[in-house]
Amino acid sequence: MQTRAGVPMGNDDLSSGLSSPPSDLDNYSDEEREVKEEEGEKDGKNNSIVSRFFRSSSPGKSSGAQKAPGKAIAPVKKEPTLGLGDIVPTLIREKVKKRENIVEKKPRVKKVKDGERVKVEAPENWEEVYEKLREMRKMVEAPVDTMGCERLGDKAATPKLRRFHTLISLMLSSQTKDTVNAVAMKKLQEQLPGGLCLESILGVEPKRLDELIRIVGFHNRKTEYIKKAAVILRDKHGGDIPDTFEGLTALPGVGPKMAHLCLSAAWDRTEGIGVDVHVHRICNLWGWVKTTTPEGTREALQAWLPRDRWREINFLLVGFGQTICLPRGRRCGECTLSNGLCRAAYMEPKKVKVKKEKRVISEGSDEDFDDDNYAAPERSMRPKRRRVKVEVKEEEEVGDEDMLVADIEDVVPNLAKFRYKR
DNA sequence: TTTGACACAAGTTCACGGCC
DNA sequence: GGCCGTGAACTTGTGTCAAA
Repeated sequence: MQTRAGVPMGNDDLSSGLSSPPSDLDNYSDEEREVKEEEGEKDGKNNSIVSRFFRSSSPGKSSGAQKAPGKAIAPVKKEPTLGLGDIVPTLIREKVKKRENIVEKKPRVKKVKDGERVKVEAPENWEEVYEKLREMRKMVEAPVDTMGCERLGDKAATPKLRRFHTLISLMLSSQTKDTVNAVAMKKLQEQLPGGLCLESILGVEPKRLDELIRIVGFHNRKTEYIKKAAVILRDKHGGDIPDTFEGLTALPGVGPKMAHLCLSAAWDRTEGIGVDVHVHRICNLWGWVKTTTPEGTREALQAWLPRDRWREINFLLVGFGQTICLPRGRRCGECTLSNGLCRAAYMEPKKVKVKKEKRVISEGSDEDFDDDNYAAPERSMRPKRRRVKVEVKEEEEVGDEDMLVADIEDVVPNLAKFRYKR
């Protein structure tokens, strides 16, 4: 286990750029609030979990957060800034615990699309798991601790510039390891004329920008997205990055996950959980949620996880997923949850026999596939590719049905689907 | 033991098909 | 025709495993 040699992981150690805890329930959506208020009415008393939760907040205003017109602004209890290293210092933890004593036990209620309601209960042992997860993360240094997107900005830069760095770093980060992302960010900061800033991005030739970020995944598309986003930032946001979820997701190349993380890191606001594959995978592995998509995981998790954990959960689980609960080759021996808190520990080592059979289901001519000599960038202009159906069969026996699904999907995502290949 | 093939990680966009 | 859900495409380094 990789530990930080005798250096206690202080708050700032893990958390620069993610320095503030989530505020209370200031950002509940109208829908959630409506449901929660209805719950109170249904109880025949204004004593629902949520009313009590809301009442627990002291009046205030969220930190500069722009609310969408018409959105109710709930009272906010401004908590002192804390770092993600220790993530919840003792004092805050005590506050959180006090609040949890009020909130826990009763299931929250969440509306689903068809108007029905489903009860979403927090997993019984989630707090125990959570605390152990925190402890493990203090002991293990993960790439996200030192090279996470929010840490790659120039610390000497102005807040506005740092926000821009955060956004660019996030845009580069998808499908790219933190370590690689860090190298690309360094190149941008060192080799762009004037350093990494909006002006330099606007001024640089796409080809040159692409060269600088070539190391990251999907650099061609990211070059395009960054250039387009820079124009939008200049024209519509006064050169700063948007401070709303909608504004961020309106930028090309920025989706829900990045938007939530960016809001947290750049604007110190938490409106949702940033769910990447680590969060999605581990939450399903633990049985915290039972979902098929990261977006589904986000909704399910937000339905029961106290809001003050929304920000750190991403950080905790990403690092945990990078170092211990690896997608392949979980290190259960190093995990303190393996003593009964995690079902993965009781799974047999993966012996998933995957049988593949390829057959052509439609095709163009082989000559069409000479990509080396093919330069047309537009997908629509490309010749029809050979599509080969790859059927994947699972031949392993595992007792628990749920475990089977989780286990296999670890190895073969999209198991039920077929994959196309050239 | 080495080598090569294959699978995976990582998030977003967009084309396409089904349904209303 | 519009909406919605599904899944391919995009890139490149790394890990795993079977075959030589």
